[in-house]
Amino acid sequence: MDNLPSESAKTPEFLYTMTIDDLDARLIGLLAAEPRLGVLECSRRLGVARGTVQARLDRLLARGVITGFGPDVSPAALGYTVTAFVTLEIRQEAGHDPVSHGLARIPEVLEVHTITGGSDLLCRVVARTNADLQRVIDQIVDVRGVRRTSSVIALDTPVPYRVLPLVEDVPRHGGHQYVRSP
Amino acid sequence: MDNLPSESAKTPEFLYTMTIDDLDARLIGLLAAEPRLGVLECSRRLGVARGTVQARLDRLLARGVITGFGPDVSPAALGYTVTAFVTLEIRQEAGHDPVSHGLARIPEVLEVHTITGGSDLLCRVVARTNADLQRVIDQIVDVRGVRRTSSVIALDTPVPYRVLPLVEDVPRHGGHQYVRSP
DNA sequence: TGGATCAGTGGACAATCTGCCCAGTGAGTC
DNA sequence: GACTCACTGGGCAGATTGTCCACTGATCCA
Repeated sequence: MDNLPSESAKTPEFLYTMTIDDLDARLIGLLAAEPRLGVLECSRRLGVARGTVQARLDRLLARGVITGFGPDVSPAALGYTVTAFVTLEIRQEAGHDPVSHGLARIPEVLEVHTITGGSDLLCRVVARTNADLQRVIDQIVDVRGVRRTSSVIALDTPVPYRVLPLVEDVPRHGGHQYVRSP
Repeated sequence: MDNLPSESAKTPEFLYTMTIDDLDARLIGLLAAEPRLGVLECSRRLGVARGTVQARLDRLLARGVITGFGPDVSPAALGYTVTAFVTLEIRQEAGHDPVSHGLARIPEVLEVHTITGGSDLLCRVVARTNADLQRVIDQIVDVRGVRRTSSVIALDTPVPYRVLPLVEDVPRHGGHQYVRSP
């Protein structure tokens, strides 16, 4: 039994887990705009039945499109006003894992990616001041397996992290699907 | 019962807007773990009165520590499985602003920072495939004022974006405050 | 020292929302 | 044509919310 009926009719198989329609997008947009809204209120605003909204939400959560409603905490409001991106070179013998592990133990390290290119890891860190950033970087360098680091400081953030434009784009263009005409 | 006796006593003026105490941290942690929890349930779990939780939440929101409860959308679940970091060099004459503006119009650009170092801007972008990434980068290059770009692809994300460790760290160490003994 | 201020408690209220159930309709599938 | 599925509109009991209140302790200040 396939639980995605008429939708799967129009939607190519390989996309069906990763596509949302206009109503989904509007729902996400609405929740993004007024996060503490209840299901009932959403249904009113969207002009659909409550059950529909409830079902849509459940599905979005089940599919992993919406991963949660965690409180968005601003590091800046906690005094961590300095953001920096630190790229690391590591000793390859050790592998990425132990290093990532070590980095994860530093609270100021908010995010770690392994990357292509000249470096091995890219992480986003915050600190209270530039001087404090030095302390954090020192901690990073102290992680076993880290050979050297290179940092750039984020001076400003003209576009803060956002996903909405993407969400609104998907149902319209099917997320630009897979290349049709190269 | 003195739950939070000396808070304002010990906390230096300049920090009080950016400091949270243990209860705040536990509240944020709780909400992060089970986002859809109500105020009442939180108060039960934390062992405090409902009014207290309500007041704390209001204050955290008012101070901007918690900026919202937006639904966390996973670009990957929408089919955008490729993440890349693109650094841009821009034509200085134009200034950052118009470029940021242009970038903001591209849905796949999730985040833009102005940075120190050899480049001018750093942005996080997503795409559906590596080929699709090329399309996005082309759009970026097309933005007026962009001179050249350089991209690295995120292969893996051993530490996804998180703030909790930071939140839990603040009340314990006062966020390492301002440098005491240099 | 006394008064003011503030955070927290415990209780109460009406209004609202939630989770869950149901039967019916229309659209698309096999 | 039979079937499946999303959606609708409704109903229900139970829980939660927003908002009051009076009272307690602790801190701050003149």
